[in-house]
Amino acid sequence: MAAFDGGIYNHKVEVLKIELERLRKENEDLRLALEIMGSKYEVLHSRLQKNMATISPDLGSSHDSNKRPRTEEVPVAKASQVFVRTNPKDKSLTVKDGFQWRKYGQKITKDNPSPRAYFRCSMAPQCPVKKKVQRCMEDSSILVATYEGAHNHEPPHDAGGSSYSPDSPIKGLVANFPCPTTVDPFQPTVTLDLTLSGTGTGQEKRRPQNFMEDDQKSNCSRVEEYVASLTKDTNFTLALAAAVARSITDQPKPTKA
DNA sequence: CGATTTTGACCGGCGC
DNA sequence: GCGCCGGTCAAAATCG
Repeated sequence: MAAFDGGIYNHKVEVLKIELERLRKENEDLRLALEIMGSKYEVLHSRLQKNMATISPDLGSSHDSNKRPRTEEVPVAKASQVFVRTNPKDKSLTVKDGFQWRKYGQKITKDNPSPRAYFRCSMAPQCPVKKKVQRCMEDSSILVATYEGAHNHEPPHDAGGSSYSPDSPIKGLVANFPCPTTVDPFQPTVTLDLTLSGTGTGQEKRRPQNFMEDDQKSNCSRVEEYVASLTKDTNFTLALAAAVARSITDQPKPTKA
């Protein structure tokens, strides 16, 4: 009987291993695609800035002095967009980024059925930073936070425990998006005994090799959990890709010179 | 009771 | 000029 059960579990494990491998590969491909998209964005962005400089000389050259001095940056560079995965059941539009925020408004926008929340830094008016938080259309577990401005103070020590700081030098939205996804508590980190395959994502714990039948069962369910988490991860990556793509296409058009 | 959140009203920019 | 829409204000409600 034990041998029979063992046979079933071995078969199940084999099937799951195949599925696991497929999902891992799919996930890898998607991550690669995201990276490529990110680098392409950087290239396009720098090209756009070069073009702007040649089309409107007063933006790019230094010659005339009767125009107002070019002290400010292109406005686009002031805002950064970050994507944070949260628990979909959690309806609050809060992004833990180490700073304290005061909500001052909420709106339903035309392009997205979920409400957009408006926050100011709690140190305002000394600190001018604002942020907007809205759920991603493709995946309601993703929060899209748009930061404007930079904090002129240190984050409070007891404000969420995250090390992520959105006001570090802002390069562009794509360059910023991976940071918060690595600090979110709902990141699917699976504790898994991988005596089965010997592979994993770095969060697994080692256990003795001579596990018995019960261990086989629990291993099986752990693998199932892991496969489920990978599927979720793939879905997340897809939703993220869509959100990033839309952010790129929705960038505010530069004002005419 | 002060701080924070909620929510409807208001305002300004923009396109037609 | 008008209407739409995103962003902000501010009074009321809620929380700790």
